[in-house]
Amino acid sequence: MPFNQLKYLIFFVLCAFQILSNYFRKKSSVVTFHQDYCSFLKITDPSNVKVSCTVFQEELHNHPQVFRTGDIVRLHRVKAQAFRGSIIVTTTHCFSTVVFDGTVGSPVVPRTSSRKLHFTAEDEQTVERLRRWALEQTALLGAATVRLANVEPRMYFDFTCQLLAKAEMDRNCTLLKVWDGTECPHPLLDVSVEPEAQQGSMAVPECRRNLVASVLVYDDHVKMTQDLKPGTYLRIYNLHAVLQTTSAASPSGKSDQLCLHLHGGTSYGRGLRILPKDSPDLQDLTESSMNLNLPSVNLPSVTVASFLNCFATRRSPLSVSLTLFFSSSCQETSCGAERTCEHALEQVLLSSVRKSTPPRMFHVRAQLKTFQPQRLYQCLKLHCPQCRAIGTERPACAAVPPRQDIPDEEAIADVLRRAVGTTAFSSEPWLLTGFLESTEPGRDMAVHLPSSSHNDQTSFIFLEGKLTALEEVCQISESRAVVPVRSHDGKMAFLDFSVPVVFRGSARHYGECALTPGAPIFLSLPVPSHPLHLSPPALGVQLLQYVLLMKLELEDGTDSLQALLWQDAVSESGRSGCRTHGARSVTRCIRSCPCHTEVLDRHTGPAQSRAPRQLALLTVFWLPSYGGKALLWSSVRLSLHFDCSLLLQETFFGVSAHNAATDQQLQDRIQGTMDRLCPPEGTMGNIHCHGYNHPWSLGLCKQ
DNA sequence: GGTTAGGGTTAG
Repeated sequence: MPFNQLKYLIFFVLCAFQILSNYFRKKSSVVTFHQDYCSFLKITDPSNVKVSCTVFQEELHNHPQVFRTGDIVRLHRVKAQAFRGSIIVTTTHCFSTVVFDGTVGSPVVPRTSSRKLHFTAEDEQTVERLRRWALEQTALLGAATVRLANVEPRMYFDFTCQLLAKAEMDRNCTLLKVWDGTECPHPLLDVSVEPEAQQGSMAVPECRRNLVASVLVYDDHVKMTQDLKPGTYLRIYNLHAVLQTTSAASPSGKSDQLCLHLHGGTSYGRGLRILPKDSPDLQDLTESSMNLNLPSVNLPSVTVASFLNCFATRRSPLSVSLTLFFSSSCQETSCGAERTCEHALEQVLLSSVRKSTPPRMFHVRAQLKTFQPQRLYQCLKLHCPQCRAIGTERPACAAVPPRQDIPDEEAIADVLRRAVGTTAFSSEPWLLTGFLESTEPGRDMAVHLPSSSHNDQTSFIFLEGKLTALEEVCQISESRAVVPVRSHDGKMAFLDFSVPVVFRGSARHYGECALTPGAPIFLSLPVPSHPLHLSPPALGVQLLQYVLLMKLELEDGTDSLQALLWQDAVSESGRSGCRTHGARSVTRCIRSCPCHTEVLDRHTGPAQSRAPRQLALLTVFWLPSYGGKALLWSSVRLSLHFDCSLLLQETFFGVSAHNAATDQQLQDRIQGTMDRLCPPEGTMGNIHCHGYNHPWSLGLCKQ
């Protein structure tokens, strides 16, 4: 009910939705005289009336879990009353509340402590409607996001960050060490405390000091910090950037450094709140961590941090936690990214893994010693979802010729250049045939439009004859998918399966068909009556999937394992089974795979031996060996493979094989990640056997 | 049956 219809009577607003406005920022909860916590909201709705709302609740978790202006809140059991000439809303007995993110397109996930949540499809539509309405309400935009990278002295701001460590300075002050994945342009004060007073690790490499901010929390907010654990995501409201002059070593003998203060009191909503790990507000933080380019030089005694690409996406239902990990317990100072999961898995040494009886699932922490191949394009393989062969591998039972690996541009161009044939198919029902003159003298080609393509811009065109240069094929494919063909006994056949069967802009689709070796593969022209359903399978060819394949060598001082990273080669059923039922289902997934192969040895090339620099926290499935060599399917997990097998749950650096095949930037990202994980030029420090001091994150449970 | 608080930056 719109608030302008409220009367000066006590009544209950049930299942009413309102949106917070920034006329009043949400104040942090404060303890009242009667020992309830009290919080304040200013709420509005499409009536544009702004109403103050006061919430009294004994338990903090029963207050509205509001994270920012624009959140949508549903209030149960509140009353309206007059105060200083205005209507305000306060809680009554059995008050409860539900809060939703106010962003259009974000999941409608209720935030409530109420055990009984009644939420209908109509309610969800209401949330969506209010989100759309809020788009045009400037009052609901909230404050601009401030990152550590754009903090200026003396400013007050709301800050989203992750807690690395904390220490109690005195009864009325707690020190928090936090980061948000960006570097502050101003020198940050590094508040030091006695080791026994701190929780979490706070040793920060000199070179990374501006990644980590010291936050001093005072007075009434200290209580909120008491149960905080390192790794927790926080939003701190009305944080004050204070410039402090210190006598730190500098050419002038003094320097100004920034320290962040959360002063006492609740003005301007001052306070702090824990953010859930799946909060969409953490997207910037995780993306920033991905983009950190940490130096690997000029740090003779420092293990360089490596921040793997984070696999969390804004809309992912999977919880991903990113933890900056600072270690002070080792001789060298280190930092790295550790991602954690919800699994209460035992972390064990590799030797223990190999002695255990599969199938089991563990956490292990191991060094990356080598990886192969060296170049990303060598990781990209073709996989047949039908026969499940990968790369040039062929099932023993299939009488098909060996497949070439993904050719480079020059090889594709060469095949196209050598293509010859007639320039007309009398037997095919073309809608239209035209001829193009190539920029290369003496070469021209026929362009055929199938009869099914009438008025259908999504259908293929067929190029045939003396094909022109690859660049020109690509140019044509920008507007419509292109299938290069040749004529064979009056029928239309694919050119050669060593080149893509379909060019579609930057995307290229390879294909194959399990027929007699050497036999021409004829195309099936699409049925004219179904032009809109034209797709590559309609051509009568099995399209291949791109997959990423990489071999790693892991060790932790107790044992070593060779591991195969494999991505994008699982059926939907297999994937869901793996995801929901853990190791046993994973085993079933693997057993459903007919591959018995040594694909690694043949297709990944010589290992790149690099100085082991980093350690991986891996979530692994320890599985029985499968035919001596096991390949594990998964589109979302890594697969490890040796005489016994391990399965990691992971994406391949967050990049799909299909996208990697067409996006140079994504390829560079993977390459850059591998270079940072295992720098070729660096020397390593004293990495400890058990690896607890130098984590980087490769594996992650995502269930 | 339903109080409490009820805006407006610390000053460390």
